[in-house]
Amino acid sequence: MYNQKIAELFEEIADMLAIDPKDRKFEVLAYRKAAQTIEGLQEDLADIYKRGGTAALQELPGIGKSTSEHIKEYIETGKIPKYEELKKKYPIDFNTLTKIQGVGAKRVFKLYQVLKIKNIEDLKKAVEKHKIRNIEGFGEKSEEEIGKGITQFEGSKGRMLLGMALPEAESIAKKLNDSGLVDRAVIGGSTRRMKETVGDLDILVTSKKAEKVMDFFTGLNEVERVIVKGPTKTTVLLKIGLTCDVRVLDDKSFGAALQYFTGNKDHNVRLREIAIKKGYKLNEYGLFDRREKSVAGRTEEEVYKKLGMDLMPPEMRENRGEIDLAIKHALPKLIEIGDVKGDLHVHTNHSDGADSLMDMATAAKKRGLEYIGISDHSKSEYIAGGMDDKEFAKHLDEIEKLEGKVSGLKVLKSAEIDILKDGSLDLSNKTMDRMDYRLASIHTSLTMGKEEMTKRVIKAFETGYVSIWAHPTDRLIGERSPISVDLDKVFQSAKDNNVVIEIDASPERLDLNDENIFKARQYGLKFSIDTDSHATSNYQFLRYGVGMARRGWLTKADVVNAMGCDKLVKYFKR
DNA sequence: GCCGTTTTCGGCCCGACTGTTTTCAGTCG
Repeated sequence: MYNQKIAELFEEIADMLAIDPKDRKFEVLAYRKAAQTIEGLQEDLADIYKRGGTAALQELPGIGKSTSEHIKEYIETGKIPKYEELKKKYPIDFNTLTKIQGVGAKRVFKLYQVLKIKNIEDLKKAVEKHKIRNIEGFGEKSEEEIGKGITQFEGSKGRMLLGMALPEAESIAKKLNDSGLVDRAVIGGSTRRMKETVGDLDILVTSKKAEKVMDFFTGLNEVERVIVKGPTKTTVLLKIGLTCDVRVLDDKSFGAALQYFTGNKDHNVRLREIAIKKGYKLNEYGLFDRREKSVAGRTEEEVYKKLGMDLMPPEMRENRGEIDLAIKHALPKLIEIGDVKGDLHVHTNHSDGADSLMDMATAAKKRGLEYIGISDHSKSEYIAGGMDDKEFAKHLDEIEKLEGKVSGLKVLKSAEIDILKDGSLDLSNKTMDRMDYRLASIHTSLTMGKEEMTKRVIKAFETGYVSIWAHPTDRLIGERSPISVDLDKVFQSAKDNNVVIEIDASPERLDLNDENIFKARQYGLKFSIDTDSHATSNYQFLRYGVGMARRGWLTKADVVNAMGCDKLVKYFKR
């Protein structure tokens, strides 16, 4: 996978060009944009290049003649001459140094010019020896801030799982709401878009007591230290390692600000361009006409409406085509958490779950579910207490005995069956025949080559016993890469064999992810949003799975566990 | 360097905060 490396190289080219005294800021911008596109890409650049050459690369947004040529150079030779040329002039570790809060390309260069600082180690020493403060344009404060920035950088693990970030944001927003100082405090940013990982938290507040709100916020016990503090914008570093922004706004700007701090960058840029074409100016304070008169801003809906669009859910605001649909009034009606009637991936202490069958059933009922499917592990997962055919016979008996014990809740018989290395399934047909439906997933030989892995999965589908492909790519966010598999071929096979694709809602998986849901949807596949619960408390993960489904534009009709239980059981019998 | 239902040339989103400044550049989102 070249993507990450090439994105870094482009980012560094941008940094080096930014130093140039000649005004090349748009060239810089272009390289940053290209880097951003590549970073967000699911498909390997090498695959795209192999498929369609530089022409295919140029179809990517922000990738043009030069940048596609650079990608080609890197794939074929491992080097980009333009980068090497610049690097000779500036032998500095821009990528790391610019990650330090308050340090950008120009300051990096200044530090190099004056003190020959090339990397974070050099910078650390210079801070300790108080050498930074004497540089023109820096001072004591900057030196101190850079020192703190280094500590923060070394301690940070980058982006955080949504499953950790969202509860933290909710807790802070609640404290603000309960403070008596604000009219309202709401969460914005990538957290509101339900992105799988979050880089920082954004909280928007309307209040007439801005200064007091900021004092209250910076005094919260979640706060490690204050980074910037002003009357309308304050940024702190939280103890959990994320930064958190609070913006205080006037009520008449609230919608515009919420819009601004929710859409991703591309979505917002596109919106502003549309505003300009219509003779408006859009910023976080509102939509303004040529005489600077506000024409919208109180609600998000009125901002979008004035721009000729329907209001779209936050999860869609990624500039992936939603703006065109909103203009055509053709936005899909996305699935909501209340639409999900059952959970088809639930473990108990019969394999590696923490809680009993009865506890899992009772807790599900309490959460308002109409049914659950018990899907404990098969024998190959011996570490996870996986059961063999004999043990499954007993286990399935016990599930049957549960019938009617928890009123209003159906408990379905299933299993999470290993797809073995050769593509066969880990239980006998006789055992599987007793089940209402079957999950299949891969837990071993995860590093198998793409071709072999693709065959393995398709062979499993062709047994006719796979109802749901569980946590399809087996990734663990930030820890384990997805398996290498040809998703186009596998999705086609899933379609041919009536296999439902799972969206595993556990925060470290979120698998399939949004982009692959997009792809799978194009094959007309159905999805199942499951929590993969290993304890009663895990049912709460459902909202992350629904978030992912919404980011993939799924509607109620795309999701099998939005069906009632009887209909679902019939669906799987087909 | 990229891009095009105003354009293949001439634009390119916009504002807050900070520190080191005598009016603003750098950084960030």
